[in-house]
Amino acid sequence: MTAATPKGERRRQALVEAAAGLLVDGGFDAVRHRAVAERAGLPLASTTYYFDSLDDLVTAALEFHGRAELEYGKARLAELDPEECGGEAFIDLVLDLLLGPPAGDRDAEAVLLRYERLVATGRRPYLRPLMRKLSGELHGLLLDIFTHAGQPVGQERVEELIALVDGAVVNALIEISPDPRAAARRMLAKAMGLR
Amino acid sequence: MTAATPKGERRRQALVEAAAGLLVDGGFDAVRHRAVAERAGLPLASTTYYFDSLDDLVTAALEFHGRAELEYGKARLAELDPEECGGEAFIDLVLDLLLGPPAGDRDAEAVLLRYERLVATGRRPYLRPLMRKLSGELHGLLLDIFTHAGQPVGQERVEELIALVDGAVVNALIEISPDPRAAARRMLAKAMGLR
DNA sequence: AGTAATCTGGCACAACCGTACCAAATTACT
DNA sequence: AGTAATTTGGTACGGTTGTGCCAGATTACT
Repeated sequence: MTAATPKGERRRQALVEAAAGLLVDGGFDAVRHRAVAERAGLPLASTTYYFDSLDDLVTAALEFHGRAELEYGKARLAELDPEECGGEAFIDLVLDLLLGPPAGDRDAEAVLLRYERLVATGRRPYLRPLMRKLSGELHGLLLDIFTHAGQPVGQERVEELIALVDGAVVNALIEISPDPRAAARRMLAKAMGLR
Repeated sequence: MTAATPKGERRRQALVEAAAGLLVDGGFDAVRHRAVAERAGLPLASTTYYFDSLDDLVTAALEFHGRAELEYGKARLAELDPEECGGEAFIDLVLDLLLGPPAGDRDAEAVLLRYERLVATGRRPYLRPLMRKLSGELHGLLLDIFTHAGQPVGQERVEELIALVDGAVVNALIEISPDPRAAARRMLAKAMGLR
């Protein structure tokens, strides 16, 4: 169900943002009708009024979050300085696009969410189209960035580097004190011939 | 709680195997007290009698499944013929160790579970020690296998190849008709200089 | 044989969950 | 202004969850 009135649209959006926040803080399982309503300061029934099902709500939250991240990536591309694109800084940029901006001491948690999204897609086929779209746009963005940085690469190479990062992250998650970003950085630096 | 009587030990084991089966069929969320009891043909309360909590039960199931897979890997190593270890067959062997033996039309589902386990570790710190142990043994097994195959590699290279496979799998899960094993095979073949 | 430890299994509880319902309030439209 | 569409929010229902409880059956031990 979509909203038909301005105020209704605002309410709907508040629910989406609340759901996205819960998604970030606690993963998919944290996105429940009651939790979303409470976080948005709205009654429980508003969630079922604006969204046909919980899956609908989850989908909207994921799309909101994904779009925001893509916007972040595009902004980073726009302010890219081709001069300083050879070294560590460039690797950090790629990592920021793939793992999101560093989140300090909550970084492992933030990174985890991203991979929960990926894996959860396996059990939630209804998320696949959206995930495919977001993932495709991210790949394109990375291609652009490599090109802008004077290191043009092919589609295959990008997919290889992404796989390397993703694999490093996933394997880092089982460490006692996981630092997936550092693990990914190590892999990426080696693969790109640095150090 | 551990069993103190032979029959009790058998019952406990039946619960573990039932839980492991549910884990394979439906992922972590499918492992519930009632489901496990029903699958084992035992009353609900037996699950709380032999396991202090659901987490305990899940841990035992994961350990059982992990051990079985490691045994499978060791068997494959034992029957390894160093003569035919250069080509496609060797790649399939490595994939079998990392993704489990091919499961036909249920392969994507089976592979998915393995990565749910990895990612779920992030949200379930109590699984980390076990996962680390299993993962470590798997790494060691792979090192042995590369050595036996006349392609000795270092720890770093193994970790790189594993990351490549894991990343390929994770990214394949969002396809409309996911075939993570094929995607991983492609990556691995390229990285090992085949084709 | 008899006492103690272990095990069994039926049941109940409180806390969630997704979602349906519906009368009242608000807003849009003619 | 008045009718219709939309939105609101309180409530309730049926289901599932983890887990506690406990009288009785079974098993181990002296």
